[in-house]
Amino acid sequence: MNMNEAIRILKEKGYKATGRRKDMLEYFAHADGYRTAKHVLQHMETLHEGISFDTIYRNLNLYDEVGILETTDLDGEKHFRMKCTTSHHHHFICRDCGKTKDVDICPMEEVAQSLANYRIDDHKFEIYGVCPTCQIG
Amino acid sequence: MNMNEAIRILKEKGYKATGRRKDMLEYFAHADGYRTAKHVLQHMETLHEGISFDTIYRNLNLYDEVGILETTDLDGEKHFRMKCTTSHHHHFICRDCGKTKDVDICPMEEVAQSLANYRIDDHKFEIYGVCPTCQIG
DNA sequence: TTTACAAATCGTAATCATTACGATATAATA
DNA sequence: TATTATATCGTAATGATTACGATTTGTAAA
Repeated sequence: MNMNEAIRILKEKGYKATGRRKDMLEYFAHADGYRTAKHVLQHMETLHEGISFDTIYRNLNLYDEVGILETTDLDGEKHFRMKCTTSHHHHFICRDCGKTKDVDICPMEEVAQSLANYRIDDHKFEIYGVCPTCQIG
Repeated sequence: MNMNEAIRILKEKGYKATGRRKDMLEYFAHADGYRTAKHVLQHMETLHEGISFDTIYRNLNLYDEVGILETTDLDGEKHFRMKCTTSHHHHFICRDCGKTKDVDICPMEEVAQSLANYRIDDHKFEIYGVCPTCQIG
């Protein structure tokens, strides 16, 4: 998802596109991977001195609710990234830089068949490791 | 894994098999699914009045380190279960009761091929929903 | 069985991520 | 530009987890 798409969603749902919100979106638009609240805060502090924790967390949760961001629990911390709007897929996640690589393989159809009578609401398939770039450094 | 196996591992690594530790292991041996530190504490308080948070968390982390328990981040909280020692598989996890059902399908071989040059350390494949038993209640 | 000591536990405080809230400021629009 | 609902600030509260000095307890050797 890009900036314009995200701002459109916000306005569509009656939320204001404030300067801080746009800056947060811009951060994620360029991140290309998962980021924590702390990452976002550190970046936002360089743009808006004295910005509140509340603003960061409130907006992260808002973005998650309206489908602008997607989230995953990693090392006891929530991580956020721009929502993928292309076809269903999963991610390799680099433990060093948080960047992701798409993984198109997903066995959920087969799995669902083996879980008759179970109500399936969601699933997570994540691969963890170190990306080629971080292996060099 | 069963009690005896777990106790064997503890002693093998030079840790003491105390009464509290055995009771924690017994709890997990009968749990058949994921449990949080709070669950464990609530159970242990019925057996040992005034048991410390420290004891619960220290031992949970110890069990994780030595491979007696496996752990997953869920809803911002660590969840623990007895380590599966049978062949490689994944889990359906019931959001209500925490119990799991084995899922034997895993596409990691294929996935690894599509990630040449990426160092793969680990992966997680979890299916979330409600088990047949909890759907009735 | 007793002794000795490393390891385990207790009691409690500290830390870290996250959420909450009243007061104030601001974006949207009329 | 005036209005008003929404967003933000400043800060306190919460909840999970970790930390640590003092005390107790398994374990194994004497």
